[in-house]
Amino acid sequence: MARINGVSGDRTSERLISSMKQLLWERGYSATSPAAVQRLAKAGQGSMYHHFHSKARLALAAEQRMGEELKREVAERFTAASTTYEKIEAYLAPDEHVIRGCRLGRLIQDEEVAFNDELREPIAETYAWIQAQIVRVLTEGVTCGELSPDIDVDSLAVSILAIRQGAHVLARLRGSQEPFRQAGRGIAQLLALASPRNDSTQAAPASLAD
Amino acid sequence: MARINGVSGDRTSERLISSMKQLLWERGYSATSPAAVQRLAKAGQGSMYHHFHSKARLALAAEQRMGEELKREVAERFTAASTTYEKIEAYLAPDEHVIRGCRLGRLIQDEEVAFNDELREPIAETYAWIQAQIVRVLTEGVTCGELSPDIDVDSLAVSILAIRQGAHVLARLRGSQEPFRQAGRGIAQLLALASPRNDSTQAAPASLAD
DNA sequence: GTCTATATGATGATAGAC
DNA sequence: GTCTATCATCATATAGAC
Repeated sequence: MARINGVSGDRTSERLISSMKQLLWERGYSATSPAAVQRLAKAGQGSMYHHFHSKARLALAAEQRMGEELKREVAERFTAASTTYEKIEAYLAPDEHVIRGCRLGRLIQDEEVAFNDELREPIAETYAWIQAQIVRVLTEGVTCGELSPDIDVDSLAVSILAIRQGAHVLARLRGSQEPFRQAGRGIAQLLALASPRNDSTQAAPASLAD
Repeated sequence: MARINGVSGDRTSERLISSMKQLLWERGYSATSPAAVQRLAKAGQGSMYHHFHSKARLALAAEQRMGEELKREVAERFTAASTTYEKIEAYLAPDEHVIRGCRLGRLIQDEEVAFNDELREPIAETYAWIQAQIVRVLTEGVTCGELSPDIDVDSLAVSILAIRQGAHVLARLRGSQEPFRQAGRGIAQLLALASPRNDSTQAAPASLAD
């Protein structure tokens, strides 16, 4: 398969999508110009506007690809781990890309994306899917007796989703994967206390246990 | 005090800083044009470049203000609450602004900010300060017997910092404060288990307890 | 499918009058 | 301190030849 600038694909439209994906991750939507995408894809102006009606349509195609890729990566992390604890640890583990920030989460900060239903939708759909997967993993953990049945898995799933999202921001700010490792350790030590073995017979403090 | 467009301050330089603050929060750095700041501040082009050498210098002044404000708000949340649990709950509680995203965290996604030491510094300094405050609160919680001495407060602090950061992204994505409330509940229920009263005599699972 | 030419407006300033 | 004029460059296309 042909490879230009690290962007693979023989067809021009594929190279345009790959290039847009890369630039959306690096710069976001507003800051990515059609000219920059064309340069990276080695495609002309006319070529881009032949395959895609507008910058927005090309970005939409790129977002859909990024969503699919992100879901596949998350699914792989969950299936590769065996216990509930390990699955959550795997979900929160950093990779070499986290310093760049989250490829999808960063886009929602962009006003042009946030206020455009078409451009916001693939992001919302992907996060909803990931959140549902975390809920599924935690629910299985309760079923298998790895987590206490008292745990509210829905709110815990949002916490875990938020931690990974927030860790991306901190990692980019510090230029280091360390915030990921710390945030992962921080939640993991609490999760260990949520094992049925650690259950207290006493009620939790009223102000927090709901 | 004079008030123009909700931007207070009699002096032109103050109105410019307030306007830049507002636009940085709404649009980020790259997407905020000097012309937009001038319009909002009711100041002319020459006026802006008289008070500030460049867009970057004005943005730097605005960032420093935002950092001070954010630190003051966090400090108020911590001092207004009494127990450790309540302080953490207060830190994670949403306000009417969270749907817009985090005023400082959003800026680090901007390449012009991330790769400019001057523009990145006030953000890094503010986050470091907030993280240190969370560590202090948690450490006091251990000292007062509200948290188990086994808790690693440093990593837990990063988790809590990341949760608030990530919840901002989810809140903006959904257009709702709900992710904040869910993420807060999710971590609060685990924190309740970290009370010494809930300590198990058994060791936690080796894979997570470190 | 790809190319070049052209269009319209915004960007981020600088210069110098008042 | 504030104003207007000017400038080179970029953004996001459209039109029509090849």
